[in-house]
Amino acid sequence: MKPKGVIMVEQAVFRAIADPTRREIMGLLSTRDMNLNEIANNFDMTRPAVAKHLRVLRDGRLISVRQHGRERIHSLTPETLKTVADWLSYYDQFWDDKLSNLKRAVEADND
Amino acid sequence: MKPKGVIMVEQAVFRAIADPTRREIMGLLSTRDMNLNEIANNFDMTRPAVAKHLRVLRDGRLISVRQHGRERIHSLTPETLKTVADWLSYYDQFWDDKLSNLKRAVEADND
DNA sequence: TTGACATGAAACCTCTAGGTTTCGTATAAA
DNA sequence: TTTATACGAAACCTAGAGGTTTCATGTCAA
Repeated sequence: MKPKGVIMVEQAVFRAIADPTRREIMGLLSTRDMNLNEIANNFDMTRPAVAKHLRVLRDGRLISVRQHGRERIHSLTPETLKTVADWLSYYDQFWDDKLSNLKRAVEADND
Repeated sequence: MKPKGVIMVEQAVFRAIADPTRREIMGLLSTRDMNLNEIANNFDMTRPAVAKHLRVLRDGRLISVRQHGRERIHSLTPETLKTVADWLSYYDQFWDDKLSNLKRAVEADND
């Protein structure tokens, strides 16, 4: 029985990673933390547009923000991607039994 | 240098899995092949609506269809999810070094 | 051959995603 | 204390996503 909150968070993650711009932002933030302007400089769109993408990423818990003076520093919180990995792992059995079995074994070991 | 086709296919996959109804359809088809009516019976929406979702899943190469008389049998092609797994694997390093290293080792072994 | 069934296709509707421009405000710097 | 900077918020626009109803067509079954 999955509680509703879990479902909605899961959906927010899938929604967040669905957009190519947002995945690109994640790639940027995987190298270093950045404020809004730094992120926006990498795209051919206005700053408010990028800010909206960041909002969606935040809703999906894929990034976090800390205030630093007048800047807002964004950093990646990639642990949230485990949600996707968990979903994916169910389908692993269909395309790579060897790997998925091993992966499950390791995960069990980690608990 | 990723060719454009790859990018677009990748985007089609991410788009396909972004919708909860479509992920549920994938879950259904992971148990057995089904025709349109069988799939649609599991949802509180009209058959044409479900047919549209199937179209998106086909665009993302996540399902395939074969004609059988007047029916169209849909089956899951989960190998396509490797696209997502590959994308995810880059972020593995940030949340589980032990597992991701092992995973990479196994994948290299499989090539 | 006639009727029921499985589906595709098209026209339409509504809402939202993704973008823009404009303006206001807090902070830093001169 | 001005002035420039970094940003949020709001109003707006457009295309497309996700749904509906209606109708046409090929196939199976009686």
